[in-house]
This record gives sequence, C-alpha cells and structure tokens, in this order.
Amino acid sequence: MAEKKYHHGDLKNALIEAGAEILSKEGVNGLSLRKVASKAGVSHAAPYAHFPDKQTLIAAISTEGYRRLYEHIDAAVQKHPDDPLRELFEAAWAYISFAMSDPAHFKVTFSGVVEKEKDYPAFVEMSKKSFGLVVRIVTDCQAAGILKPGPAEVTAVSVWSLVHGIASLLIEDQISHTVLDRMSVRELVIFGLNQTTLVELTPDQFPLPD
Amino acid sequence: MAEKKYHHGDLKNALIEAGAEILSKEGVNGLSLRKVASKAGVSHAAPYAHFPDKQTLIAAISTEGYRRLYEHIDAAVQKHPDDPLRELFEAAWAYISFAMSDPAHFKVTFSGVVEKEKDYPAFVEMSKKSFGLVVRIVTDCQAAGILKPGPAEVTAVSVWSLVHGIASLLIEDQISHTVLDRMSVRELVIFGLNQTTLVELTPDQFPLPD
DNA sequence: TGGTAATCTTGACGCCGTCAAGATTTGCGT
DNA sequence: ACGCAAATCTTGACGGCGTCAAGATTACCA
Repeated sequence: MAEKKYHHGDLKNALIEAGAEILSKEGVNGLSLRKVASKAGVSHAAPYAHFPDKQTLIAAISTEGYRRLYEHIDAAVQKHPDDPLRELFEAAWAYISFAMSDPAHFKVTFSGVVEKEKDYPAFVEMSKKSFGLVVRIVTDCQAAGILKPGPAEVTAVSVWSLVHGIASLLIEDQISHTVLDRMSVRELVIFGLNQTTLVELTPDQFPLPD
Repeated sequence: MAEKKYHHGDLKNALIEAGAEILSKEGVNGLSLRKVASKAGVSHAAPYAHFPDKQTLIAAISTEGYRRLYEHIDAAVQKHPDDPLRELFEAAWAYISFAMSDPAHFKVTFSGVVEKEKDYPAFVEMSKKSFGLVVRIVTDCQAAGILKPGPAEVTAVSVWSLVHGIASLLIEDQISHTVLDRMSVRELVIFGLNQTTLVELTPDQFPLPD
C-alpha cells in the first residue's frame, strides 16, 4: 500500500496523526502546518482541503488526544470491576501517567486551543464522555461509602480538579522537589486522594501491574 | 515625562508591560515581538538589547504574572490574620479569581513557556515563594485542627493541586454546566475545599467583601 | 461517458523571529 | 573635561510561517 497517488485517500487522519507526532517530539512551538503537510507527504497548502485553518487542525489533534486519554483511563478502570476505590485510584493514575507520557499533547488538549471563538463539537463530546465516566465512578464510590454523599457531579468536579491539578503542576515542573524527593508520583496521588476519601489509603492497596 | 529620546530609559519593563497587555487582550497567539516593540514605541529589533529571544520575553511576562498572582493572594490572606481557615479559603479564592480575571496571562504563566530548555531563576523564585505561602497556611490549619496532620509540604501540594485544577478547568470551560448552573464558582471552591478539611464549610462562613 | 465537485499543487502576499551592520547615547576611566 | 568602549536602538535583510487565489489532477455520479 501507500502508493504515491495524486489523491492521498485519508489525508485528514494522516494530518492529525502527523501533527500529533510533531507535537510530541517538538512541542507546540514546533508545530507548523507546513511541517505537518510535509510529514504527510503533501504540499504546504493541501491541508486547507480538510481544515479551514491551523486552529481547527490543532482542535482535531486536541480531540484525538482527548480520545486517547479517555481510552487509556477506560482500559485501566475496566481492569477492576466491582472495586470502586480501585477504579477511582486507577483512573486518577491513568490520567496523570498519560499526561506525563506525552506532556505536549496533554497541554494542547487542555490549554484552550478552543480559543473561545468557535466550539468544536467532537471535542465537547469527548469532554462530556470523560466527565460521565468520572461521575459514574464517583457515584459507585459514594454507594460504597468511600466518598462523602452529595451531588455526584459536584464531587466529580472536585476529584477531577485535584487529579488535573496534580497532572498539570507535575508536567510544568511546579511541584516542589522536596516533596518529589520524599515520595513517588504514585504515592503523591494516593496522598492527594486520601484527602478526599472517607477511608484510609495506603500504597500497598494499589500494587503496580506486571 | 515620556519625552521621545533615542534611549527609552526603562525599555525592559516597558516591554514586559506592553507584552502583558497584548497577551490579555489578544491571547497568546496574538503576542508577537514586533507588536510588543511597536506598543513600547521602539523598532522591531530593539527588544534584542534586553532579551535574547522571544521565549525569554515570554518567560519575563510569565514571571510578572506570577508576581501579580502572589501579591493578589498575599493581600487577600493578610485580611484575615489569626484565622487559618479563612486564610486557606481566601487564598484559594484569590488564586481562582485571578485566573478568571486574566485567563491568557494565567495560562502563559502555567503553560510551560519554560520549555525545559533553560530555567529562568526569577520564575523559579516566585514559584518557591508562592509555595512557601501555601505551606505556611497549611501548617497553621493543621495546628488549628482544620486539616489532617502530616507533612505540611505534601498536604500543601494536594491543596494547591485542587485549587490549580479548578482554576485551569474553569478557564478552559471544561467544568460541566450542570454544575455551574447549580452553584456559583465561590460555592464550588467551598465544596472542593470541604473534601480536604476536617471541619464542615458553608458559604455563609465566607461572605464577600464590600 | 461527460461534467462537476473534491482534492492537491504552485505561486504569491504579508507577518513573524532573528541576525548583521550601523547610528546614537551613556557613562566610566583617566 | 574628555574620549572611548559599552549599551542601546534603527535599519535592512533572510527564511519560515499562515493563508489565499488560480490552476492541475482525480473521483464520482447522473
């Protein structure tokens, strides 16, 4: 396959893929339309057949990042059915480890590429889908007496904010090294969640896979 | 003052100021060296006498944003001496309201302009100074039985992460409107902090000034 | 099968970050 | 007080960028 034809065949997805790769390796400042086009093997203006401008391409890359994040979390959660506490922790850990594994992509996804101008429906849909997953886990934890009772959506926002905050501050290198020297990131997440749960969490409750 | 001389006199700070203004009004994508120079009344290459490149100018603007944030928080905290719980809440509220008042500046400050390449000592200093303030408040809250005992620095990271997460998700419009329709942002912050404190928080404990 | 729409290329425009060379001013050592 | 080196700012140029217009090539449907 991949014969060189005049028409690419699936250029739109190829551009998103190429863009995600450049973003990972060179950061958001190294991401240009012309480089993306070049990497996909087309001329510098070809992307305009599929995206009205650069912002929209970046929005598509953001949406793809959101999709990967969701699936990463969902896979981690599904490994522990009927264990709400474990679901909560592994979802948090999946979120944070994903952010650390591809900081530039995570940043673009959550750094307001959607510059207020337009809304990007696919992006909003991923946002709602992810939030729904958190709400479901929080609800299960409340039913199990692990989290305080109350409106699940509000508690979900609190928990998500904590996790998102840890992820953001970590990849911005804003978390004090006096803390990171004392404990692993995994232990830090446990400590953070400990503040919100009604039960006491210890690292041995959450062994690493393998 | 402000006579038109060949030498500006304080161009470095004027560039930071002009840059912060453009950033506020046009967002990070509208921030160019040439516009900053033009706004400061100098030619397009004049900034290179004070900053080696654009990244360094942005780092200086970030540092200025961090400084404003610190002073905003510090002023709010100093209104409630000998009231650790109030200090904790007002610091959190100051952080989040600052982020909402100038989202673009806040984003740049905490969106990894410091692209790993170099470190900017003044920025790191503001970071440490701010963290020290949080640690002090957390320590006081622990002494008053408001927060769980334990290493204050780790608890400070947790609290800061929660607050930073709320601020980030708010300005990215990532927080579900089903939640924001139900309560004000101030109540959301109270609800979030409620998860971490040992005492019960209610909105009437934290009346708005004026 | 023919023509229209989709896709891609080529070329151009102005803005951008950056550098080199030169003009102007400051300020320090003597 | 003077002169000169350093600091500061201007001008001009370069390639890369996002974007648009015109044209070439291909796909598809009536």
